Amino acid sequence: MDIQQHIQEIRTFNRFYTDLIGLLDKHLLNSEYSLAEARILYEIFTAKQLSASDIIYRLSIDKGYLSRILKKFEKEDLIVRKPSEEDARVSMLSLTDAGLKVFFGLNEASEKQILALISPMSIEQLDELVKHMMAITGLLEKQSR
Amino acid sequence: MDIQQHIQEIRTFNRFYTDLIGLLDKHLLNSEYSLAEARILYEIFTAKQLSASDIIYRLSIDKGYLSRILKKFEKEDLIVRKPSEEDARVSMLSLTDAGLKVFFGLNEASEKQILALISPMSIEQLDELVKHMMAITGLLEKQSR
DNA sequence: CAATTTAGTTGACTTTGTCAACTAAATAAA
DNA sequence: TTTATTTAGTTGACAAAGTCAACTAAATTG
Repeated sequence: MDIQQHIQEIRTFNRFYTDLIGLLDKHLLNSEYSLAEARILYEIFTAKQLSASDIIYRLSIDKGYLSRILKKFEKEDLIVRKPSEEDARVSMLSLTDAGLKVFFGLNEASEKQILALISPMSIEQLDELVKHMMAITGLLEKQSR
Repeated sequence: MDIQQHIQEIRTFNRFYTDLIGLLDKHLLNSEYSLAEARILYEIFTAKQLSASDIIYRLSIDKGYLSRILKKFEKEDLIVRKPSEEDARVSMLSLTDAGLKVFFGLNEASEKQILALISPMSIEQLDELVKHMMAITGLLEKQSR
């Protein structure tokens, strides 16, 4: 089976991921956070130390928009900013306990959605799905550098 | 390997699909269509016969918003509406040749993004990925009924 | 045929996201 | 060292995306 044949089949993947987006959209509708906000919390959670510029680079988000979201997060005590030691213009971001709680809540909810999606699958199918998801995840990490 | 263990690992999936959304977002930025519009075109393309209500049901989209998008599509000659024979209140939607062209253009562009994402994988990995994507796609079809 | 439901449209609105002008600190060049 | 340039982040004004509720017109129920 060669690459060209795969290209044809990969069309179904297209359908799959737009459906996923629908799911995620729907679940975030019931929360008080937008997709952008959830992704920003994710970035702050996973990085030990990161600045607003890092988020702009990773998520391709407008800096004005990000600035306002971070301001809101700060007001809600979800994050704290600590001036960078190397560069006084830069603030390093981290989640507070409240921020962690919100992040885990969002994550748990979207995991529930995903579980509902995959729970009818067999153990064998799940095994392989997880394996390949992890492969692609690693791949994305590589590409973002 | 039992379900509980999988749940833990499925967290990586979370990351994977938010990254995909980021990719898709970015690629649609360069097109003149929004994600919602691309999804609507997809629905009209795949169904032989469908009404606005069908789209509302499938995509959980606001009917006022849909109404305006369909009006725009009609003005751009991407779709045609034909009154349903059973129910004169209902319009059946289909893509024009121009609509097909736009749809294929959007689809091709997003396929390119996906290919860039998966092309570093081996043939064996691709084989299994495609297999499981198709499994999940079938699953989504089932759930939407 | 009157009352109620359903499909779709429209106006007014909120939320989400962008752009460009700005401030303040850092770095580079003289 | 002091002037010029770059970089991080904020803000105001705006555009795009999406929602809500009131409405029209046709269909269905009783």
